[in-house]
Amino acid sequence: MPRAGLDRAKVTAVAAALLDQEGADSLSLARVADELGVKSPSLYNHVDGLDGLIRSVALDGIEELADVCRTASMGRSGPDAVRSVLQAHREYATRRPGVYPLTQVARPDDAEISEAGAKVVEPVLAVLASFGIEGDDLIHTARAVRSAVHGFCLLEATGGFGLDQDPDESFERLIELVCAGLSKEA
Amino acid sequence: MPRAGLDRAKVTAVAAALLDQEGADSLSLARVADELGVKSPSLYNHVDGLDGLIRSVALDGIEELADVCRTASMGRSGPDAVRSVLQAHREYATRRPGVYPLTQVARPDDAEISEAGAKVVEPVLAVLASFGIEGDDLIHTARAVRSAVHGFCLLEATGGFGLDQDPDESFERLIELVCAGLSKEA
DNA sequence: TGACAAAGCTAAGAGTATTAGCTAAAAAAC
DNA sequence: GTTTTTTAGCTAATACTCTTAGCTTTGTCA
Repeated sequence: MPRAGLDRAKVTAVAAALLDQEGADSLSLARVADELGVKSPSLYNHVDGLDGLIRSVALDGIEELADVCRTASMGRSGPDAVRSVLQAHREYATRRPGVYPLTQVARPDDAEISEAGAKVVEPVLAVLASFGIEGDDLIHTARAVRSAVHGFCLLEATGGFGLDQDPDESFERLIELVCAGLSKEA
Repeated sequence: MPRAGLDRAKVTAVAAALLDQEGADSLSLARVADELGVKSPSLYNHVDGLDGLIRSVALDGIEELADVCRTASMGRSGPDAVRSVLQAHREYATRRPGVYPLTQVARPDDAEISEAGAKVVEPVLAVLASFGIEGDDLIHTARAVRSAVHGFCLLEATGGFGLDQDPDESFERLIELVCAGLSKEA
């Protein structure tokens, strides 16, 4: 009975990879355990059941997304910053198509998730502030911008853009639309 | 052994109501059957398993959403039409929070679903055309606008707007942002 | 070296979807 | 109105899922 040497990070990583490669329907404890050469009850030593596993994948994803967006916003302002943050956001979503949707569902009663989620919003707030937007305007406008980029990423991931026009060009148009709206507001 | 008098429409309606009231995790054939006073294998006489049931809910939802948006666009143009269609879209999403997400996942190999999905996009295309946008621009801009409203509806439905600012005001801001971008493009 | 904590196991229970085959009810045909 | 046929709903069974309980062995720490 040799030991597999698992921990929460490894289990979570395998689950995330499975999500990205085969979609949400393919995620199961049985499948993850199999991938790790272990029986599914053993996973309970590292993760709190299927729900706990999904939460763990979500948390890691949120933290990585926040990191990516924060980095993209550094040293930039105005339309240049908008483009950079939005592109970084989309790049993450396409790189991790299975994990990404989990990063955008709020869990108000989960402090750790909420805190990490706030860090995703911070770069957006900073960028909008560089347009001179503040107060309640800042919140409302941030919601609008987040909606736009999130909606795009999801529609792209689920094949919502049926036609064969280049999605890159569409995203460029989205950035321009957002920037036009922001400069008019500011 | 009295007969329950089910048909596809009734089964689908119960499933949709269950989705709206208790969320996606609560949907199961067992639960729907119970709600209808029937055993779950009986549902196979009306619906092609769980996948078929979900598809049926999605199709009905897409058709209703298309209807709502088409009606909202009638006899309007410009920013007035944008507001009307986007509000109608959001109103549907909040009225049917469980069904709505299903209306936005593409199934390229399902002709009936694809055809119905195209009818949802039509009003958006018509509205954008009233701004003088056409050709490839029309496609790219429609994707951007759809992304914005879809993202907003999903974030709102999943509690993504943590703070207590009024979502109505945020949506108003989104409409203004879209209109500003459109008038600049046109 | 000995005690203990923890990782993995097997076994079992409750829940799911699904198929096969039966029975009775409704509809259709005569 | 009677007979035939179709079909709606049933039971039984299979194969999966997550999850808990309890055991065994491994690895660690005193």
